[in-house]
Amino acid sequence: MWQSLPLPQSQLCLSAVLKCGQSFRWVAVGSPPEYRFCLRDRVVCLNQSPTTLFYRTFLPYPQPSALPQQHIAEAETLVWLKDYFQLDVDLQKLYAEWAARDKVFSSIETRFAGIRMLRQDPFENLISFICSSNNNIGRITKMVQALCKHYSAPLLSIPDPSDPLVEVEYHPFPSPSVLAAPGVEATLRDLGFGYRAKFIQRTAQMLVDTHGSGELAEKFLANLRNTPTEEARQELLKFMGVGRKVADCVLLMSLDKKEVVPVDTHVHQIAIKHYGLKGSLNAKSNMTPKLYEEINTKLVAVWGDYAGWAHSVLFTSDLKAFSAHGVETAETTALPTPPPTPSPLKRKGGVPEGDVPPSPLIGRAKRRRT
DNA sequence: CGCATACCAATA
DNA sequence: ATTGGTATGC
Repeated sequence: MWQSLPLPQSQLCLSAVLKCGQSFRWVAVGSPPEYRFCLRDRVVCLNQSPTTLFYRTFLPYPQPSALPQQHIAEAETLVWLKDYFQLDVDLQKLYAEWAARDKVFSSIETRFAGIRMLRQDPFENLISFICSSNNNIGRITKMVQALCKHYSAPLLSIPDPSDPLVEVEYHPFPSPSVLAAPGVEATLRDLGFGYRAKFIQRTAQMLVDTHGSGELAEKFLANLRNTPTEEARQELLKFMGVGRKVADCVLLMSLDKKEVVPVDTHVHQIAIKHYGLKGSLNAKSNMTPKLYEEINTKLVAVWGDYAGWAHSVLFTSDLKAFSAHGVETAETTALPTPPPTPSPLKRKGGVPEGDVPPSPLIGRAKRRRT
């Protein structure tokens, strides 16, 4: 049944990595939690102890007498796990390097160990992050799972460990050609996707029209792994619903561009608070292309070659789900205030200095209505 | 390029 | 009113 792989939690923390807004398709069942994920041909189940990662595989149409087949499947799953979690990358070593370069990082590293970048399927990653605009993790998760349930047949069902009489069905992520069908937009709207319904259908259609149906569309995306970052980014920006932020998420999370730092409002706030980036006091300070570049450049300079991976640790530490519940630690109050980045040109208005952050990372400056 | 507005739905 | 943005128009 369960297979094991020696792996300290400092190299991989499942509870953080699978719930921090990289993938939206892992489901946690039972307690202690078991994490399940449906691939094209199987369901992979995971849990972990401080020293070991445990995994098991469910195939459709299990042959009761096919133990050799099961053995082969577990070996294949292990290969997939090493690829998906990028286990060849020594995360402890990276943490040590980031901590040496950055005091902000060193102040949180022990509380947020084992946060690494997944190497996701590019198409799933692309569609999932088209859903992410103006949205939150909880709803994105519901949308992605509704999409799978509606557009791909259940591969198999497995009992819920906390209630073994209940069988849970698992659906793979649908293929581009399925989502390219004309009726998809209307259906997704009914499923609550809002304006993103059109983006998904159009992106899938464009992928199929331009690069062919079947495996070809997905091969095109996968091949962007061998394409230089800027060129790959330009390809992604052609898709409807894909702007700079979504493109950068895909580059980082499924196309091996480990240095890319996606800048969303959270990262923007982190950059202002801890890395000396200018923040407009303007209520609706939009993310302009220029500001995006500025933040991106700064963070790459701080964290180096694996900046995108480091960003994920900081980002996760800033998530409410991981920092809430009033967990305060003593040393979190003494973070260095970075020297403000000299702004060569104008500044819009005076930026008052009276802002004292209650806690270094958690909580951003909220505007209060008058 | 910078800025404004619409877009769906849930509310951390 | 706000939210892990993007498309469109000026």
